[in-house]
Amino acid sequence: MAMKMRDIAELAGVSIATVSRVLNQPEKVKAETRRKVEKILEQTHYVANAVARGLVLNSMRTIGVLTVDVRDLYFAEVVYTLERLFTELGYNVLLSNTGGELGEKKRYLRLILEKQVDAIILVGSVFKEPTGNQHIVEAGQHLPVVLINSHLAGENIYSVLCDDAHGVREAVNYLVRQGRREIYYFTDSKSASGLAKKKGFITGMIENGLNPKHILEVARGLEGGADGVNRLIAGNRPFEAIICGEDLTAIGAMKALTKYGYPIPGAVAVIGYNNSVLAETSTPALTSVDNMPSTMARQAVGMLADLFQGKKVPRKIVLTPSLVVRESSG
Amino acid sequence: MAMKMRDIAELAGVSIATVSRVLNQPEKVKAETRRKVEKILEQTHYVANAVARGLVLNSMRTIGVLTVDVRDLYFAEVVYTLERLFTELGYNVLLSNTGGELGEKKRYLRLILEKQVDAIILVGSVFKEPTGNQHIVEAGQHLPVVLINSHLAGENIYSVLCDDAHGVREAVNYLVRQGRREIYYFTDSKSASGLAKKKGFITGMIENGLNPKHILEVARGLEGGADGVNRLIAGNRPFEAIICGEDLTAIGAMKALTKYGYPIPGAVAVIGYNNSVLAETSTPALTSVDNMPSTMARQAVGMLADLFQGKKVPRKIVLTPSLVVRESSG
DNA sequence: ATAATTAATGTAAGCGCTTACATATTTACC
DNA sequence: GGTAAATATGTAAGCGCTTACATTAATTAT
Repeated sequence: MAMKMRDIAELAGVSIATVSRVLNQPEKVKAETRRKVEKILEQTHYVANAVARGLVLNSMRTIGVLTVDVRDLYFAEVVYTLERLFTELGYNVLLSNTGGELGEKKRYLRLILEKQVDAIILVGSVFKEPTGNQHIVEAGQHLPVVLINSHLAGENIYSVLCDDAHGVREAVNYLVRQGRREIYYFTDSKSASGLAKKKGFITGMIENGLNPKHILEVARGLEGGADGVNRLIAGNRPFEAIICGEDLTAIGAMKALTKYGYPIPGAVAVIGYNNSVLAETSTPALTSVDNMPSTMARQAVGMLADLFQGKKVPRKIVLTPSLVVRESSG
Repeated sequence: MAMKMRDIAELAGVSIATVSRVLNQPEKVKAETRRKVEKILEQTHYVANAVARGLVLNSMRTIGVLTVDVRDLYFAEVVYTLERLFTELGYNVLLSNTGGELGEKKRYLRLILEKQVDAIILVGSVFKEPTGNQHIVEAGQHLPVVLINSHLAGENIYSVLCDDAHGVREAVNYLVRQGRREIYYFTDSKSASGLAKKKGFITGMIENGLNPKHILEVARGLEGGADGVNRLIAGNRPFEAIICGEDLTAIGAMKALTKYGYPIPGAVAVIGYNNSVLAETSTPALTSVDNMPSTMARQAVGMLADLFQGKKVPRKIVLTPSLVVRESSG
């Protein structure tokens, strides 16, 4: 049923090579012949076999994208942009959600490598322990690897980063300018970028002569934020502002604060991270650090496009995040 | 650099067929030989070439997933679940965001068909005009197509649906039980499921002897919700409840209502659709219809798994959504 | 008109793998 | 020990395509 090039060639009364040329280098075929072949192509609804083609050309024009979880708004934005831009370049995206576990991650990576992708993009799935990333370095020996929001040394490994430390530090500075001094940071610092943010907080606090120990490790999600607030209150500590490593945590914190009757931002300012749609929809609307997921994706695609053309490409691109001020602070 | 089977065979002193057997049907190889080959496989970091394999076996073990926009929380949940389940079955997912335009959609579909995927899943990207879907029907002539949240007649085309009409109707009934009569529906009915929801609203209102004309066409997003509220107020119409076709619209409506001083749910109840994380994070938390994205994905995967095994599969599976009550109503 | 170019098409090898079939080796049994 | 059956391995074809090279047709120059 499915037509192959051989069939087209026979129907058109030409050789298989001519059909291939009509498809790939039409200018090399006499106009008359070309039209004849194109007609048959149309009539038979011919669909090229990219697998056979890929085998010959040693490229499937496919990019492997590994992300922790597309349901995360931040990752979704990155994946979306990657896919759009690659499609424009004629590449498809092979998507995998790696989740957190190393074993799975290795298995997925392998599955994707076997599919002969032209490059791999890892969206925030690098472990903070360097030993956990051996498989990524190995992948770099086969093809270009671009890390979004993490960094790793290795041949063929490139990174697009957001200066998360700077983002949180700016948030601290902003709050200090408002005269707030009892600033706390809620974090789940399991990831590499989680660590960077925490460091940014510490730096910012020290620079302003404030207590850099104002850090609470909390779980992810709404519960984590609520938990942090509960602990602050239970610990009887005075607090005027809370910065969270994620918008969702910040919203959980706001909900708890509201429940206990703390006016926001009157008594407590709250700042989130990622500037996701949640920051717009929450009440009060959440001030948040924008770490530019779509810009990062754009950079990553640009890097690979250059690389595919044999151009030199910087090992590392760092973007600077910015604070988007909304109702929850001010 | 990259090892191929031929190299492995030579290093291990066996034929290429034996290497292939070690990889695919190890029980057919003598233990001693197998170990010898496996050792070389290990040492050389051999990575199989799934493209060559795919060419022979006529299957790339890949599923094409076309979605309108992964950034939409609902679609993200579907895509996430699809990917997880297919990975478990040893399939990879080729992702494409089709956006709204027909031309692009056709192009993407073709690109994916060429890549010889084993099946295609369309997540909410069917047009409500039947003529716009010819390319999907054609795809069905090549491989199984599963539609999530839309329906289309055609060979090899299967659907997993949520009874959206029922979902909205139940929302109406719920509000009526609370004694609310001036119920409005905010919709952007461009999609097939958008239409279904609107019909559900009309049915529900008629069944309860209420005015089924209480429908406002609004844009998507927060603005649409605000716009709807503005129009209700400007039109001087009494209203006690608003149902929206999307959570985001509902939140926009709530924000506007709050701004104008309408207590929620005291004066006005608000109900959203999709039961996304937004419904949990908003203030007040939003009552919303859960249309079970992950269950739908699970059904779709199940269908295809059965199909691949040659089992008979129903043309259409319909799931019943349920109302999740939160603070914004009650 | 004929030779020399240039353009158009065809022939066939090979991309890296799987597997039917042929051949070689081992095991079982008398 | 010899034969038959069972096991293990090898040989080679072919999956659908691209492209270098060979061949043939169409131009151009002389």
